[in-house]
Amino acid sequence: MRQNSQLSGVLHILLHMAELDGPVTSDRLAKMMKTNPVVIRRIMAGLRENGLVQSEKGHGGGWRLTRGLSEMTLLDIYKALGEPAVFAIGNRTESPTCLLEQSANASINQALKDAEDVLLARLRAVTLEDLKNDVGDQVRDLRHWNDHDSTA
Amino acid sequence: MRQNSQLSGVLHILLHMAELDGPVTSDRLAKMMKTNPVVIRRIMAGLRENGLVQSEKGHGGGWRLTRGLSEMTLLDIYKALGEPAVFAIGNRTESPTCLLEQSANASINQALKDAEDVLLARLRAVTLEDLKNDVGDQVRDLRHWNDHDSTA
DNA sequence: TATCATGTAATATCATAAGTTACATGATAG
DNA sequence: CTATCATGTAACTTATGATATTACATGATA
Repeated sequence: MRQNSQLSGVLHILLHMAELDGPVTSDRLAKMMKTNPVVIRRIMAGLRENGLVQSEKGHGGGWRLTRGLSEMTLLDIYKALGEPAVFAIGNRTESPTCLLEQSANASINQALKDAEDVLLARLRAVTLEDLKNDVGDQVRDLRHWNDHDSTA
Repeated sequence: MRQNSQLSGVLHILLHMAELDGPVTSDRLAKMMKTNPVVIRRIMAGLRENGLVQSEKGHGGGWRLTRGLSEMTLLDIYKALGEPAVFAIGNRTESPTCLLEQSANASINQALKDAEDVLLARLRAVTLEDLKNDVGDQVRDLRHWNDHDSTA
């Protein structure tokens, strides 16, 4: 099954935007993401409607974050993307008349809902600031590992 | 995103098989499921490899359950299907060199893993027998609802 | 030995995400 | 003013994977 990687892609975009001064053009982001500027605009349009970014036309225009990284959770971004389907698993029939199939679907749906609740709770608990800080941790971990390795 | 509905379909198939005496042909199952017999065989082949069903060729042949409904959990069936991808959400790049993207992916993956653990735990807790019994509950609920409705 | 059923490879169909093209709208520099 | 730059967006193309179909092989039974 094909996977939707918009969330992963958008996080990447936003973290890079936060590192740059001033607005960033769709062309520049597209090069960073190795994709087409129109794809960037489509994604960013959703974020703009949810107030996470703003856009400016003309010379010196582009995209800009409207809040600090610590004020954007992964859940905010997921919602801004239109809450794309979480699961690759679904029901064969939407409203089956067969009672057995209804029962099977109900059970699957309950399990999926419980899992989705956990997922959204996790996304709500992480901000973009956390992700940025994690990079520092990773670098530190790496250095520690290297130190350990070279002294062993 | 397109959804994989094999789990839902297979539960439906197995519950019907348990209701019928003797082996059931792929053709008959295909008609029940409004699909093609080859699709049924493909799915059932996976279940057979995991010992959940057995097949017999020739006259009077077909598919048969190898255990009682109470000895088959939804997790057993999920595994027999080859543990298909649970999530429609994925990473944009498998092994990104960008540290920011690594951090974003790591966080998403952790959230997905937590959710997957919950999902599998739920699937492990439900047997086909439970699903069959749930049908009774639904019928009772419906009757209760109708009683309530008609006496209100 | 004719018929029935599974086994399976090869191919076709269909839905959807992602990518591309083309052109409209609006802002700014000169 | 107008040339340029940037977003806005509709229409179209491409790529991918799930599902469906066809065709034929294998094995069991009446």
